[in-house]
Amino acid sequence: MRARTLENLNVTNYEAVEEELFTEQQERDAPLKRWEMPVFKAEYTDSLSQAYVLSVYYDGESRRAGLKLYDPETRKIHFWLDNTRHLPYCLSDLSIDELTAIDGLTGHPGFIELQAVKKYDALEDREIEMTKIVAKDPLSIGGRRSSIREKIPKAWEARIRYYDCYTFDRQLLLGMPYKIVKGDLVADEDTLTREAKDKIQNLFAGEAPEVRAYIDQWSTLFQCPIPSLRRVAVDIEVTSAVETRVPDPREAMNPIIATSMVDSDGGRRVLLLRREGVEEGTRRLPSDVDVEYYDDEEAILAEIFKVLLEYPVVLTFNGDDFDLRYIYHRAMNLGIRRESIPIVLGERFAHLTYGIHVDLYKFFFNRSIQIYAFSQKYTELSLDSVAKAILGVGKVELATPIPQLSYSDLAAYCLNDSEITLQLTSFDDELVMKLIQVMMRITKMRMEDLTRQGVSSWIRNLMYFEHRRLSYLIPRSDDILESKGKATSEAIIKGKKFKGAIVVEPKPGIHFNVNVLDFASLYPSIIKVHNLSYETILCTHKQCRTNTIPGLPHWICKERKGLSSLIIGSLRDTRVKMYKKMAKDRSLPTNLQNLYNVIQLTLKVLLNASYGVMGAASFNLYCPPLAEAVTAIGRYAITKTVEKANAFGIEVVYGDTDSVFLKAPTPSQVNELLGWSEEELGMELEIDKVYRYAVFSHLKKNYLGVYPDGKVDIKGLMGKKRHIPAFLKRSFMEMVEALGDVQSPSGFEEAKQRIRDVVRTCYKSLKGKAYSLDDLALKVMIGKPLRRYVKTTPQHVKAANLLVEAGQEIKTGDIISFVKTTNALGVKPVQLASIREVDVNKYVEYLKSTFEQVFDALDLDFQEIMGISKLESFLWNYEDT
DNA sequence: ATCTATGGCAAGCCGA
DNA sequence: TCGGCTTGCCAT
Repeated sequence: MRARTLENLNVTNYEAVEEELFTEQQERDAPLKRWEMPVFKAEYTDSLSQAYVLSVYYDGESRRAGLKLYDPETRKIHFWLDNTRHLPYCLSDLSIDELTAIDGLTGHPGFIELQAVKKYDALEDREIEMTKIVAKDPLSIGGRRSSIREKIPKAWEARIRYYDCYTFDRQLLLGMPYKIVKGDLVADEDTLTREAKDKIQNLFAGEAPEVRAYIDQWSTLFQCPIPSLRRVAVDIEVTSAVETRVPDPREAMNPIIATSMVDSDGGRRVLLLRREGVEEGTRRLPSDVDVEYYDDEEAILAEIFKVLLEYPVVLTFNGDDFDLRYIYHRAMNLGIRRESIPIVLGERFAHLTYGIHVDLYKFFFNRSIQIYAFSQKYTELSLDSVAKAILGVGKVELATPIPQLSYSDLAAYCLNDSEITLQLTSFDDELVMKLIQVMMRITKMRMEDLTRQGVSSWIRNLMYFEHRRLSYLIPRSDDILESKGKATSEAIIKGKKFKGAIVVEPKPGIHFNVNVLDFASLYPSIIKVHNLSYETILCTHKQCRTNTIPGLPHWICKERKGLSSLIIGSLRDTRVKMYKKMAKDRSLPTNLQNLYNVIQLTLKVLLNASYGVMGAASFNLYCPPLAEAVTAIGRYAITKTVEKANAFGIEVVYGDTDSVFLKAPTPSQVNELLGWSEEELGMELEIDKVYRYAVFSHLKKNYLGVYPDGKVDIKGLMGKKRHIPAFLKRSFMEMVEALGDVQSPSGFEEAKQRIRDVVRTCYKSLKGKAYSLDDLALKVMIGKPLRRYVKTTPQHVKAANLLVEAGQEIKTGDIISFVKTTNALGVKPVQLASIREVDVNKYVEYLKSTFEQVFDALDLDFQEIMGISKLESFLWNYEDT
């Protein structure tokens, strides 16, 4: 390590100082090899036949917006700088004269000019005069204490990042193809023929012209081919001083001992650092893998940099926080010049000078992606568990710590990580890469941001883009709040802001032939049908006040179409009437079906979040009355549907938010109900599923439904919760299996006998301490930093504290495996416990409560089963001795 | 700079 | 001992 660093020298001329340091070091450690590390220079072309925009950024040097375009022919990134003289700006409601009078505004070093502009104020429903304050660079607008936006009383559109502002003004379609003609950026022609467009429009013949215009836009975006992007997955391994601690990427004290790179063309490389005393090992890697040995860590870094400067897309799993950050700081520590490092580090991100870095950890962490795109297939967020859940392959299991691995074991381990990282983007015909690109096209976000930010950013960006297109003033959050006020309904759950959905009281028991009807994407439908948007709810017109919402004092505008209603409504229609149907159309080639499935999935993700963000204070267009209007209309819809079903003589056994469970209705009864909904509510009610039979207890959100083919749907029951012990899950699944075999009411006796046996066997195993610690472990996630558990100390936190005492590092998101014990604390982490300490009675309680959720309906009694079991267990123990 | 919503259940904690 | 509160996980 160098004794002097850039930080403690406290100078600004880094380059000169680095050179000096380098020379010093050279003298000390001479001779020192310098590896070829070219400084990245973007190359610009003024002619390009077709390339897809992947990213937009602000180029500080030229003070212009820049684009990164992917050329599918050369499979390279091309750079383009804005040539339209677009500049950063914000808006003010003051006149030019008034602004000129403000101290330090026109005299601001970054100030350029004032322009009068007309905007449409959606909150007030009128055209207004605003003044555009134009500046030389984004930081002059905002981001500094002395910035222009701080000098005026009220600024609009001043917190939009410059490259987004550029995107909106240019109406740049991120993810779509463009050409460069004589230096100008030109949209590639629309690939859809007039015929195709007409065909699509025919599907939406009944819709309003505004809606059809949007559908035209969406289908143009979706029907355009999606390129397969050349990409590489990168992973590094580092030695660590303390085994249980992850090395700090900001310190980067330890050498990078292995790097793997796996690319989309099948190339696989592992670079290993030669170290003393490391054995070759016996593991054989596939023959096509390039295993390269290096004596010098700097040479490995040089190779990594080459790769980072070669691939248009670089994939990592947690590269923002670890791999790329570590590489950067390690390079700095080794005295490599900053300009030679092709990584641009932010506080939380690591971007690349050449391509796009996609951190898949961030993307898979996104709740909407987890739930709606992958239906909660993975719930833990390690590379291992995500890969296991989605790809069916996990990480290589390690018996020894990384620093002590042989070369071949280390290589295999490191290679595997990059392989599965790449596979996360390749499986199912590149589903994830396509999803990302389709989502970019809808939201107009650059790839780096889209993969890192959540749904509220996605929807915000999409909405902002439309505001600019239509010359709407983008409202300030506090203006919406002031104009529309807070929510008026009272939530059922304490601490919530407004009232949500209705859950219909279940009728306990077993019901045969249950038809489940639901509204196809209820909330987006409501937003569409009822013209809901921040500007249409509680609008300024007197004449609209009679157009009220059931159960609320709010009214909705009759004069103007709401922007979010149009956008969300048209996206909903495009999904439901086009892509969902085409994804299932067997007459289409499978690759097309696949693509359409990606599109409908992407839309599903966005639509399902569209209502939620309206009620989220963090959303820039947050509007509580709007959110509560959506749920109020939802409550009205389900309540009316239940009433109507009853009126038709159908028994409703359950319902939740957007669904009703009907007991053995006749087909004509169902059809009557569906027709009534279309007619009276204006919303499509459809048959979602049919159960051979369903089992309900008295609990809401807890039931079990058996399909005609014997498959079982389990909802909310303890037996399926992630954190319960494995032995319980197994026994529960055995019960489920028995229930799946029941064909008719008379078949229950046999199933019940099987279930009795399952429970008894389980009980006996518990009492006999036949289960392993792993089988008994509860696995509960640490939801926040340990120090923040101040109000109570839950059991998993107690167990975690014991692990911390034992020297282990515990962070948010970690899953603690612990068993219930008879000691004073009541718990112990599995790693520290022994089977003798296990509190059997606690587990019997668990067994009881898990099964009793279903026993009520089956007319089974836990105590009774245990009664027999106790006798049997006595006999069993007796025989044993 | 970042963060979609509410309803519902089980279990355990902790103060009255 | 009781009951409100906290926490995690799930349904929609």
